[in-house]
Amino acid sequence: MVSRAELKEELINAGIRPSVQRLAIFEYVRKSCQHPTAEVVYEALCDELGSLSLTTVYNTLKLFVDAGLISMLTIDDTFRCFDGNRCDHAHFRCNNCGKIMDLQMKKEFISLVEGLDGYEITDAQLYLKGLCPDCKKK
Amino acid sequence: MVSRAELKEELINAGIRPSVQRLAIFEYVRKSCQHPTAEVVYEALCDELGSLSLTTVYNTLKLFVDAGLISMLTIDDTFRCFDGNRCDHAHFRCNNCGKIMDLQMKKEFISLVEGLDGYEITDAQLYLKGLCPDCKKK
DNA sequence: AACGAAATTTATACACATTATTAAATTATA
DNA sequence: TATAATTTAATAATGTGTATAAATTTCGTT
Repeated sequence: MVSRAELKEELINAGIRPSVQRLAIFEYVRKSCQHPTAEVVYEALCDELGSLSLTTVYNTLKLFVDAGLISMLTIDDTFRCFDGNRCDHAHFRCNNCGKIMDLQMKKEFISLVEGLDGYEITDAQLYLKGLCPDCKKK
Repeated sequence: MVSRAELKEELINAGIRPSVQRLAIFEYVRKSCQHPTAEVVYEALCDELGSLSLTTVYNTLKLFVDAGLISMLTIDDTFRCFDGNRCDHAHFRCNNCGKIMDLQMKKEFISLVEGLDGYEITDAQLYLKGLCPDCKKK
């Protein structure tokens, strides 16, 4: 598990001042395995921080995404959620229960895309949808 | 190029009654290479159809997506767009100019995802982002 | 420690894509 | 032609995310 000090270091290295709010939000997203939305982050940290604005959460998450520290998922078309898992992986969303899950993925997949000469790729997301094992059984 | 009669046939085969509006919307999305939004479809067909409601466009596109006739893209987090191209391909969105482009892709990519036993996959989208060749030059 | 500039956070209001609702129009069927 | 079912349309509502501007905090400098 990553320590708060290491997370702080990581923000500084990215040129981001580690305010109390930013560090708390960064820690929450990095340690969550649930792909939280801004709203979820807000609800989770409101008490801990005493006061917190939803605007701050939105702004901070955007800041982290732009800095490449976390990634934004648009696999569900009705909201954005965020992912602090730095390993390459694909995402699956169940059309029945709505759960979003991580899937391991071999690195070479991007070499299967053709015609990328001249492009600069900064983000790649593979989204799969269908039925998860639990929902398929029923 | 696909004929209107063939498109009509395709709707009927999918159990969808081919109303004037539906056929026009289906034809437009299938023949477009531009990944139109609901708004764009609406603007394009308003004149041709005399009258058309934006609600109808939204409902109809959803109907087509649910029937598997077209696909919905969420590569841009601020709007949905639609894709009538039935071949497997990836999408790229330029962070600078916003353009969304098709990229050819080899079929085997889904075999690079691990741990899919028990899942039923109905949709797969690969989204790449970065700079397109034109914007990279500048 | 105190000051002041710059960065950050907050509250409020706003924008806008999509959906809900419900009534009107069209189409199928008897 | 009458009736029922489906489809379309107009309007209002929802809700996620953003813009704005004021308040607070941070941090280097004296």
